[in-house]
This record gives sequence, C-alpha cells and structure tokens, in this order.
Amino acid sequence: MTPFSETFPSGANGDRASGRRPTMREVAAVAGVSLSTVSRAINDDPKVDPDLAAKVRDAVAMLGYRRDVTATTLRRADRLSASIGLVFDDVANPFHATLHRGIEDVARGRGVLAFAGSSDEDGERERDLVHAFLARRVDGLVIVPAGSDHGYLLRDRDAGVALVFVDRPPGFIDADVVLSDHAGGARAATAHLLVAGHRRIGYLGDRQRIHSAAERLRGYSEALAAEGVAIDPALVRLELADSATAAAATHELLSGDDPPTAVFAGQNLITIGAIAALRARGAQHDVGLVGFDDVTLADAMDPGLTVVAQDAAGLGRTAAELLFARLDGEAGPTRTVVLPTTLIARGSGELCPAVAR
Amino acid sequence: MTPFSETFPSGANGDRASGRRPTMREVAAVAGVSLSTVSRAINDDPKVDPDLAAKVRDAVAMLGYRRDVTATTLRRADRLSASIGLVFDDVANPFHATLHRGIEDVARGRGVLAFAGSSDEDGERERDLVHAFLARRVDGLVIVPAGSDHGYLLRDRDAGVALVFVDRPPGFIDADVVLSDHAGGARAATAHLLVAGHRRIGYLGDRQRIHSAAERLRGYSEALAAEGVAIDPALVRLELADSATAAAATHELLSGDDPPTAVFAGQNLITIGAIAALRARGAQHDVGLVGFDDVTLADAMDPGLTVVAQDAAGLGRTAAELLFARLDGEAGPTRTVVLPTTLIARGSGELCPAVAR
DNA sequence: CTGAAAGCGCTTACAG
DNA sequence: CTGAAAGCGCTTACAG
Repeated sequence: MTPFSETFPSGANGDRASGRRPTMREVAAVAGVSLSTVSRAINDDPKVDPDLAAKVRDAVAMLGYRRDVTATTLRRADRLSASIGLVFDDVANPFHATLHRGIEDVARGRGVLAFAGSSDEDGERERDLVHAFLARRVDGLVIVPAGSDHGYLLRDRDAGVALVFVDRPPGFIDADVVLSDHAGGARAATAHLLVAGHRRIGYLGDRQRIHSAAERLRGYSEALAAEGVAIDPALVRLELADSATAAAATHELLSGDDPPTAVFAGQNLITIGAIAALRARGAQHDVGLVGFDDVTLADAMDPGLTVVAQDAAGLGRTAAELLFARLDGEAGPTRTVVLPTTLIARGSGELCPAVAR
Repeated sequence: MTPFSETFPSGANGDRASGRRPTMREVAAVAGVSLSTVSRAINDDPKVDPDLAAKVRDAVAMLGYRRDVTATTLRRADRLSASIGLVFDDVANPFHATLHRGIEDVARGRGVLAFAGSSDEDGERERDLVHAFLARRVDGLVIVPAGSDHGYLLRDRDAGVALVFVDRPPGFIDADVVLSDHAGGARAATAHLLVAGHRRIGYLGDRQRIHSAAERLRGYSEALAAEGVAIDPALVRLELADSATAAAATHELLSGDDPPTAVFAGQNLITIGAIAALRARGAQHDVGLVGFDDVTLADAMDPGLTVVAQDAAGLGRTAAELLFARLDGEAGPTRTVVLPTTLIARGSGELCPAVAR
C-alpha cells in the first residue's frame, strides 16, 4: 500500500503486506539477550534470570511480538500444534453445531483451537477433510463418520494422532467412540406411547445404513416386543431422508386400512415432515407423536412436541475429554462411551388413542 | 505402544507415537532424485521432467507421503497457510452456524480450511481468539464483531492479513463489511403490519449497543413515521436479551391500558418469548406477530409464524468472496455490502386488529 | 543460568 | 532442467 512496496518484488503476493510481524530474533536484539534466552523466557522457563525475563517482556510488549506457533510446532520435540480437526455432517446442522460447541468448550481450556468442516455425509469428502487437517499438523481429530472404512487413518493413529469418533462408530479401525443411546431412547419413546394406550404405533425411520437409524429401529422393535405387541410391517417406513418424504410417508400410513394411532419419528427432519402431514390432515390432536431429537419452538407448538433429546453438547465435551486424555499419554484400550437420552413430554406424546376407531 | 517406545525419552509426549510420517527427504531417497526436484514435482512445476515427476509420484504413493503445510508456509515467499480464522458469537447459534457454512463453501473451492471459535459476545474473548488464530498464521479472518474497538488488528492488517467483518461493522478500523439490511427488514415487517390495519404495534428489541438491534429499531420507527403513526414509547421495550425477558415484556405490553394489536419481535429468542407469552394468554390468534430471523418449525405453528429472514448463507459466502479477493491482491477502497432480507408471510403477521377493542 | 549451533520440513534463488 | 545450499521462525541439546 505504501509507494515503496514494490521494492519487495519477491512472490506474487509479496506486495500484499506493507508491514511485517516482529520475530523472536528482533525481540532478542531489543532486549539485548540471545535468541535462546528469549525462547526460554517466552516459554516461562523458571531457570531464566528474572531481570532478563523482564527485559524480554518489555521488548515483547514494545514490538507487539507474538509467537509463530507453526514454527514452534515444527521444532518442538513433541511436534504438538495445539490444533485439532473436526469433521461434521454439516457445521450448520443444529445437532452438529451444538456438538461443535461442546468440543470447543473443552479445547479452549487447554488453549487448543479447532478446524471444522462438513462432509455432507460423503465418505470421500470426510477423507479429504481429514487429510487437509493432517497436512496442517493437527494433534487430533474428532470425526462424525460419513464413510464406512477408516483404515486410511491407521498410519496416522500409529504416528500419534489422537482419534475420537462421535455419534456413529468407525469402520476398520479401533478408536475411542462416543455415542448417544439411540436404541434406549427409541425404546423409551415407544414405551411412552404404549403406556398412553397405543398399540398401533407407526415408525418413520432414516436410511438404515446409518448406524443411529438402525439402532433406533431396534429400540422401537424391542419396546413393542417387551409389551407383546407384534410388529406390523405396514406401519414401518424406512429410508426417509428429508421432511417431504417423511410427510408423504405419514400421509400413506394414516390413509391405510388400519391406521396407527400414534407415530414415532426417528429423526429431526422426519419429525418436521410428520408434523406437517398431521396438521394438513387436522389430525395433530388425534394422533400421538414422539420425535427423536429436540427442536426449537417444540414447546410453542399445539400440542407441544414430545421428544427424545440427545445431549449434543455432552457428546462433544466427552469426545474432547477422551481426545485430550490420549494426547496426555493415556494408553489403555479404546473406550466406547454411551450417553443417555432424555424424554421430554410436552403433549403430543401424551395423546390417548381415539376410542371409536 | 511398542515395548521399545521408551528408547525415545525426548519430550513428555515423545512416546505417544510409534510411527512417523515420511518426509520429503525420504521421498527423494526412494525416487532417487534431489529434495529440490521432489518439491518442484509436488508443486506441479511444469519444468520438471515427466519421467522424474513419475518417479516422485510413485515414491509418494509408496510411502504415503503427505506434505507438511506448516513447514511449507514457513518457507514460502508469500507465507500463505491456506487457513483462515472465523469468530462467531457462538458456533452453535443457528444463524452463525449457517454463516459458517456459507464461508466454508467458498473456502473449500480454494482448498482453504477454517478455524472457528465462539466469542460469546465478549470483546476480550474475540481478541484472544483472533490472536490465537494469528499465532497459527491464518491468511485472513472473518469476524462477527463482539468488541467495539478493533484497532488491535491494524498492525496485522498492514502485515497483509485479510479482514472481513460480518453482521455488524467494526470499530476504529477500516475493513470490508457484509451486513443484512436490518433497517430495511424491520421497515418491511412494520409496514406489513400497518397494511393489515394495525396502528398500535409493539416493538420488542435487543440491547441497543448491538448495531443490528439499533438498526432494527430505526426501521420500525421509520415505517411508522412513513404512515404518520406516532411512536408510543409505552409500546417499545428494549434491552431484551433472552426469551424469558421477552415473554415478560410481552405480558406487560398486553396488560397495559391501550395494548398493541400487533407485535414486532426484533430477534430470534425474543420471538420465541413473545410466542410463549401470546400462547399463555390464548392470544396467538388475536395479536399480530412478525419476528426478525427465521426459525425451524415456523410454518408448523398455529398460526404460522411470519418472519423477516436473513440470508445467513449468503452473508457467509459474500464475506468469503471479499476475503479471497483481498488475498488475490485486490487493493481498492474497502467495501460495505448490504444484503436484502425477505419477508415470509405464514399467518401470524396477517391477523387483522380485533374490531371491538 | 546463558549463548552459539544445529535442525524441524519445507521452498527458492543460485549455479551448473 | 537439476541439485547443493541457504534459510523461514522457532526449540533444544551442548558447552561454558
């Protein structure tokens, strides 16, 4: 920006900068000590003479010096970068964003910063992201797995990269895992509807290749079996990936010969689709509904929406704690932590079956 | 993990790793060429002999070599790290998370990765985060400003760090800014209620020190003035920071002598509080309501929630585009881009004032 | 306790 | 077109 900037004709972007960051060498010159002493002082080495440390502190303040962590990482014996990488389905998805925050809260306490990226549930994008993180020397990775084979991480795990998988287990690699109790939550939701007197309970599920979706279907089935209620395949609709499909499936279920008196929606978007269908039919006060995953405004609905809520922030915090334990040198066998879900009754799950059906 | 790991007694974490990542030097040895040639081949330098390039490619594949971007950054003339830093109020906040995704989508196209962090609307945390990002040599920063003085960034801007502020303008620094048309959106919301016949329109606003909140109040005032409706201070409640406070303020407004026939809620959480209050009074079909910012399930409410929606993903994409334009060397004066909002009518904003009031 | 020197993994003038 | 050498900003044995 200054007229003299063209006196630095180095790289293509060489003239982007009109200033420079001060280096440790310059701090040493100003403080009148050696580079080694500056490094030690900045790293709070207790062996540094207090007077020299003060001189360094002054020089740092005067120059506005800030350490270059990338250079530090390159030279340190442990090669730690104080950075981690996070792979989500989508950073904008509320569940994943809350997970993100849980991880951040724990990382912040250790001065660790997080790269974040979205796989869009594509295994190849997951791997690309992971490789991009590793190229930037992250100390560890928290991954919501999209792909089904994580063998590509074996070499890096053996090189010391800490690894934690969240929400779904990884494939072909042994690593720490943090999960919600999907089956237990689905069991609780279904049992809740059974207690209200429902016997014909529809199930709307996501793609079964997704671990959590398969687990939730299992929970639904187990709860019915526990009460001796036979599973009617006509009441089960799977592979629903968005709200529109879920709404259509709901309409189909309710238009059948012997329709369900209640519906369990196996996921956020599915719940939204089910609500839309129920409202379109004016049936929201007649058909019971429990959804998996909580939603904003759930208690402002009419009736309020009963859900099974996951502790997304808790999943994130737990994942980060496992990750840092590994970085701290914990060497035991890998662990799988399962966090409980919570049923929140708000009205839609407490509707009783219509008498004259 | 191997029994021999204690033969590396270097750092505290020195025995964490049982393997090592291959270096460029090892690739050179395997390929039988010099380090320089490997570097050139990996950087797709067209001057490298195709035969040698092929040898390098093979060695890279055989060793599973991946470049260390931090070392690259240290040595490159332009010092670019292909990383940027993002500061949000809260990565878990839906508006910010969507902003995040918009930025990611543009950055991904350039092979750039993003660090993300939450300021919790605390200026000091914002600055700490920014400094932590800069210590990791980010090329640029996208900041939703929490603090009011960003002079601390002047030196870094002059050193070539690209800077874009989103959602609110920065203080004491000249930089590119991307904003929603908060005043215009609020004007449209208020005008929409005026058209429905409302003359007594309550306003529920956030803390006025927040730029967007002040702008929204301005839009409300201007719309009333344009129709010759005097502003009644008794109908305006400001400094509402959460849903509970907003609900209480709504109750107060509606319990007054000459209550409003409609309410404009100046923000997400405020809207949720207003809905809760209206429902608690059974007034949701009588009192008009428009909220600023869209919400999940808004169309599943009864009545559907009319809102003024921001284009959060568009704000993010625009911010990233401005950032990369600067990194590409664009040197012109700083720009402020204002993105329009959209009014989405769903029912609550189209209720007419009760006749006998 | 302090400093001079080596070197982390790369890129890039500089010769050839 | 290729290689040997210097050096980015740091940390860390090694002497003193």
